[in-house]
Amino acid sequence: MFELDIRSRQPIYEQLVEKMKELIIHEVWKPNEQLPSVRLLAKELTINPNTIQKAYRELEHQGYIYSILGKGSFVAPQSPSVNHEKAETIKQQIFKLLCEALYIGMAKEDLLALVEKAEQTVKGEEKR
Amino acid sequence: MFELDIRSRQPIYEQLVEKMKELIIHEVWKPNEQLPSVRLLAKELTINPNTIQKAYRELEHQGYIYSILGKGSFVAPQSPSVNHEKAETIKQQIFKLLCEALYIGMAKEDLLALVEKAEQTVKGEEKR
DNA sequence: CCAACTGTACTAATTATTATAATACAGTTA
DNA sequence: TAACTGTATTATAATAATTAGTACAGTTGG
Repeated sequence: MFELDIRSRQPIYEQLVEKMKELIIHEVWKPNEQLPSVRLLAKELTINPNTIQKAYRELEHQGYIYSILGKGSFVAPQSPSVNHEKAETIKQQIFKLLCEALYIGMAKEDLLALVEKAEQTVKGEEKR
Repeated sequence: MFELDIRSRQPIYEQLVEKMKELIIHEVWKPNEQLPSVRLLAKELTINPNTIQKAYRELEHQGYIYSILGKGSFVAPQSPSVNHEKAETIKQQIFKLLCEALYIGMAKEDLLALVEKAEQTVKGEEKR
């Protein structure tokens, strides 16, 4: 289900958070869909349950999933509320990367095209 | 000269690499300008010289600076050659962040504007 | 020529973080 | 009630970041 690089310098739980965010953002995992349990996923990936839980805790903190004691963890039905602070952080990260891309010679048109491509693959906010 | 967050989970040398890349990309540090020496900068920032050198080594590896034994370290006169692999990596990083930005509700227009803004603040490739 | 600067390299010790392991407790459900 | 869920805690091992100290090599101005 996931391709994890154990020997990567990036922590396993961070890799998990990133991959799961992608699945949710691109609606491979639908709203309110149940996620694999901590223990089951740990067994499948042959890593420690604590590592999975750490990823789930982070995803819940960021508003991508919600957990109910005894029932399970589920995809949050709505996108995380537009935290202004969070939005500003992402904006800065994107800007930094855009500058770097332009500096090493990427074409502005290619970057504009990236925005278009992203918009087509991301679930929009139907209601808001 | 730099604001470093010692207690950040992000390693000091990575923070240094990022900040210096910004200075170079936005031409605050001009081509062939000499960088502060490893030992001097270490004293100013009250961190270990080895940490500075690690950052310089990484910057040289990425093509942003060059070092000459006995003379010093200098800003590379040309942007790093457009490594295709490197460009692809950055593209993926940008795409991932763009998707996340759209998902949490940022407007497509704001993201397009970011590209324009970046283009205006980055030194273009005059000769190539 | 030489003192004082530059980059570079190496080893050792310390600290922080990551990941594992082993439990334990609480809530849900068939 | 058994078997599943999330959650929490403690201890341990492994890895990475950082500091510290030392050393060597090349450059340069006096």
